[in-house]
Amino acid sequence: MRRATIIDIANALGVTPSTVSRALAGNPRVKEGTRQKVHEKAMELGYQQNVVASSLRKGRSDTIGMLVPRINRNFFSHVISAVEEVLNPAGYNLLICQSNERVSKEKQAIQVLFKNRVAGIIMSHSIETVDFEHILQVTEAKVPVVQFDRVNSIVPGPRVVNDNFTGAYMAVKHLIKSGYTKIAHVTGSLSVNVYQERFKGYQYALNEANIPFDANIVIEDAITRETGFDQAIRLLDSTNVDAFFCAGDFSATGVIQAILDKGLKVPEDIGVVGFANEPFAELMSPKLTTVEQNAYDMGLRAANALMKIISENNGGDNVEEVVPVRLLVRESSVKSVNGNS
Amino acid sequence: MRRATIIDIANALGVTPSTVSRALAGNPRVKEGTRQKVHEKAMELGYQQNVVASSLRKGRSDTIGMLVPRINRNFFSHVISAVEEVLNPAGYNLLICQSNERVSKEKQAIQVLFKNRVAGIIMSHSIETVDFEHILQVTEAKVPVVQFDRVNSIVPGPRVVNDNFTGAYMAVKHLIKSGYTKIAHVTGSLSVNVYQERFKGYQYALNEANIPFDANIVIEDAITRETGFDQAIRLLDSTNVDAFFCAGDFSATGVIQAILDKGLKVPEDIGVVGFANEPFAELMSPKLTTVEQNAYDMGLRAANALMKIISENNGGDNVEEVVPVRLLVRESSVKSVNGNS
DNA sequence: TTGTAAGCGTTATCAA
DNA sequence: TTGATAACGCTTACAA
Repeated sequence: MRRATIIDIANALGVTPSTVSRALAGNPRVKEGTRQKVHEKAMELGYQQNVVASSLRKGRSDTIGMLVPRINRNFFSHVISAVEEVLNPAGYNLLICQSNERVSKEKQAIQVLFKNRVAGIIMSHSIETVDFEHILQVTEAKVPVVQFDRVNSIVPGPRVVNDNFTGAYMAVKHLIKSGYTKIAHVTGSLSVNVYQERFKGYQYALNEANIPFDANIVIEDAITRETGFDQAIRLLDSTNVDAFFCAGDFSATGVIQAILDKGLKVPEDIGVVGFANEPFAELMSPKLTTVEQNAYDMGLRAANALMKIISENNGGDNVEEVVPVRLLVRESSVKSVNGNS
Repeated sequence: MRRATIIDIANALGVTPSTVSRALAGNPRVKEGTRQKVHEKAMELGYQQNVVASSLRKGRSDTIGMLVPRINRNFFSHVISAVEEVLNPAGYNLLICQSNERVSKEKQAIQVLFKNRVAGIIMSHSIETVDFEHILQVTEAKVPVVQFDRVNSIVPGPRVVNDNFTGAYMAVKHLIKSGYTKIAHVTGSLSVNVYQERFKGYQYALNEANIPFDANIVIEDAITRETGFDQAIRLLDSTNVDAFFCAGDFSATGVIQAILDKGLKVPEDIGVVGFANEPFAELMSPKLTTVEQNAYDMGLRAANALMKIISENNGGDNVEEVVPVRLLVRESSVKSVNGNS
């Protein structure tokens, strides 16, 4: 059965499509009785607006593009939920894309969103992204872009970031306080703001404690369980590190596995702190000390920033909001367990 | 700057929009030289097709709707990734929605997808969904729907399900073999096919081993860590259960927490088996025995089923594909550890 | 309060 | 091989 259009409703009622359109849109310039009849008939015919036609005519759509590296990362899926919670009540839907951490897929996804004429884009870059030309093309076409977490100031528009520096600083300071002195740093690409900031926090904490910085125990490009494992094995074989500050929880699990495989104990021999507070962090044994990011808050802020741009119809300020993080001290980083309460 | 259209390209080249459209679409009925020039000019002007207009004109869109209870469930996010891997190369994009396990949100999402004129829908129902009228409206309008995991045969079209029965049967049989005899079952709503099948598998295994079925130790509507915890506390207080077969890993973590809180040990005193193999299952201590679902395979099958319907332009058969599952025996269910290899 | 008519950007049909 | 034209379903000046 062909789908009902406003023309069908108009014909059935002996009015014109314009009237039906107005009635359905809640335009006050239509008689109450007419509006009633239109709605009844629409219901009867199972009419559902064709938003494709509507978007084309209006020159704008109610779809917002959301582009994240991976939807199955706890952090990102929570940001998405928060964004939905702001956008859905405002009448917007999300077209969600993943880059799978590949810049090529990120470019493709941006194109898809652009071609679909999304009203705006909320995004976090892939870990490979160092060039932002593909994003600039979008902002130049007046599509507002809000960046979160993995951001770059080259792209105009608001940015919402975690307080990565402070999070890392607190984590490393905590390790030092716990008695560890030779602290390795396992992180991602240092060309990404997120890892750069964590690296700076790490360095700052070491410096503050007069612990000399050693570039040999800083491992870049290791954010998965597997790479974390491999690199930890290597470091444990070749150096005398006694702690790991990992820029992610996944690599932290690999690191812990490596430590255990070497016959060492966490936290007694080696301390470990992660970053992100993935759901498994508190289920592990030992429970993983990590830095909690407020994904929900971040999603709300990013979505609100976009809504503001759209309603005010300007490009949006080039501001960066910083969302505070929290160090969750659990078992993997506390050497001396004094009694069990 | 206004976005370039095919008219801009046509004007710049002194040809008509039709020619440009054909050239861009790869229509062979256009001279090679013209095609060249069109592509060059398109590139120069930064032309990106307006798929909104294209969809309206063609009467179909290249967007597929994907509706899942929660994108941050490991299982669902992997299904999504697999679906993307089939659909993207075929030129389709995903409009992803979550129901958050609420039937009201599921209905809303279905409307959104319908209004956006998606070419098809791949979905898994919310746990609350018992009435399928909102889906039938969609299938009646000839929008193909492929259900996966949480499915119902009332809805016409292909279904892809896990072999929940066998998974549950293997899990419970394994518990029995490990020496447990009073096995509780912590599950979701029994009106959902997934939990119904697991319940049947549980009953079958008990029956096979001549263990009397006891309805008092079957707990419905407990799939979160919190409810799993609460119900386990209750059962441990009021019964003499010595094992739990949980229909999900999240509830299993709550159950284990409850057992430990009671001063009992897993697996020595109480055995626990989960379902789903969430990533934390192998990171927990004790490592959780669970049933692995092949989310990836399921996603591929669902996506291929939809592609088949679309290309063949029929409604799709009312068939159910069953994807095999695998019992992963780890630590939480094996009483007698005889030596460490 | 309602109708008329034009147009959003594309594609498909028919004709040249 | 290309052009002219209409149409997809809707919204919105403008007119009545």
